[in-house]
Amino acid sequence: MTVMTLISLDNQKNNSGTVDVLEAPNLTVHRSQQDIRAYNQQLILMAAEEEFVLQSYRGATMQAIADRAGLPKANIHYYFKNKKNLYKVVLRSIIEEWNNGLITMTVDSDPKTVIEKFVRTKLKQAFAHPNRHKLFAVEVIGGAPYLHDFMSTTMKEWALDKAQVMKIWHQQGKIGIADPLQLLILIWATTQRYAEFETEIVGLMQKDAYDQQDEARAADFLVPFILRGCGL
Amino acid sequence: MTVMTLISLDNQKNNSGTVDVLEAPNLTVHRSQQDIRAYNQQLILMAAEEEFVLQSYRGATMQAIADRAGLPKANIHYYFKNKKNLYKVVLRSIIEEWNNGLITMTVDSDPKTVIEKFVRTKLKQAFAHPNRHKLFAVEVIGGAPYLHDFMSTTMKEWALDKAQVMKIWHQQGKIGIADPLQLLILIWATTQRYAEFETEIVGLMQKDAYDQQDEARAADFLVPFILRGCGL
DNA sequence: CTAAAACCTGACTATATGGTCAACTATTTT
DNA sequence: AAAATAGTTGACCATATAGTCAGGTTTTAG
Repeated sequence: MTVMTLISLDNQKNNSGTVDVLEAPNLTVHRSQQDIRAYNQQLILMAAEEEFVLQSYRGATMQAIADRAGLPKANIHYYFKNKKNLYKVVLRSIIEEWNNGLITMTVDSDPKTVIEKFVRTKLKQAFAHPNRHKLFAVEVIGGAPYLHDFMSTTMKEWALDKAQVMKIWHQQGKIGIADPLQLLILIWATTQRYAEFETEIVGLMQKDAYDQQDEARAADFLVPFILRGCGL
Repeated sequence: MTVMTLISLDNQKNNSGTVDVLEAPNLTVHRSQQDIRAYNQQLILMAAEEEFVLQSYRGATMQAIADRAGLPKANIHYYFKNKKNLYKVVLRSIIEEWNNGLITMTVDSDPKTVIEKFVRTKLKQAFAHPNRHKLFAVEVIGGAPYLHDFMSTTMKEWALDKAQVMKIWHQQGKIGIADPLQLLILIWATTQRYAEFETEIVGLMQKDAYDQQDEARAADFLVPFILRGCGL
């Protein structure tokens, strides 16, 4: 939750217990319906993401999501037909982000440059959206019931394509990795870990949350380590 | 599920629908109560582990666990007072296994030997008990509500102690890693990944399940990669 | 062989939760 | 300004599920 100021609406007839309402960008008394829609949906999605991560699909209740969003439960159903649908929409944002992390990698690319960029991009995403990575992880661990389609098409094609490129790099003697799939797995594992295991890592670092430099620290360790591992 | 033969009990008065009962080690008509206890508890724990991984705590129902174990639901409650308790017992087996993976590492140890052994031990565990690793991961991702104590005491002490040893190695010029905590995180991430993301990895490998050689393949990739990363 | 203890289980209950809806208020359109 | 459309919400319902329990059967101890 990052938003908003507390203001009270000019609404004498408000018969509910609460008069004060959490407000967002648009601060006029009359909010356009477009703004309301966009704002409330955003509010709900953020709350849902948090609850789904914390409690997992079944454990997250519509009531808890509503409470976190500061809206009545029925309102959640108004915007997102049902729980399953809400969950799917949340998952969609994960896939979108995944697509943003795609790097271009061809046989002619410089391995060192590409791998470094890949690691840094993934790290940046991990620190920027830990919850999404957690949710993705829980989903995969549980057998990926909702992501199966994405994983067995888009993602798989991308991974196998990149593995093919790296295999050729290896044949050309540009890289010391014979089994590129294992390298992909390693890079995903090491970068995403900082998001997924935030609780554990932060605890080991003797603090309550990542600070501004932790992403850089991770990068400073990971990038040279992985390049060395690749013989670069 | 790995167990058992199908036999029928000498029990004329059996008034339930099923007469055949899944049987284990003890194959006499009269089973000692000790055997019954041990066997049923084992049966339930295996079923619970599976369900908790697949459905997460809230999603796993006592009925589903009972069905998977082939026992009536009330029987689950007979052996494990309630769901929370059953879950805790399952988690305990995870901690036990974690303790088994502890390697000894002192300032006088040979870094190369120790690190290789550590990686291989963790990999072996990951492939031997993927479900336990998945459960552990889901727990940590969700904020480790039940493992918090373990993580902030036993585990933390162990990790910080080992990090201290590696720091001294670094000062002695024996290892090219200045921030050992990051190395620990990396080793955990890369080894456990094969268990946690089984679904994804198996899919990328174009098969339905790991085969006998996959653990070796992972080790053949990871061990030299990590040693190279450490400058060893 | 009998009494006690352990094990088994169908039937039941209380509660939590996803989802609905009708009546309302606020905004937009004409 | 009034009709139409969109947003809001308390109250309600059906169902799923954790947990209970009484009365049974089987095993063990004496």
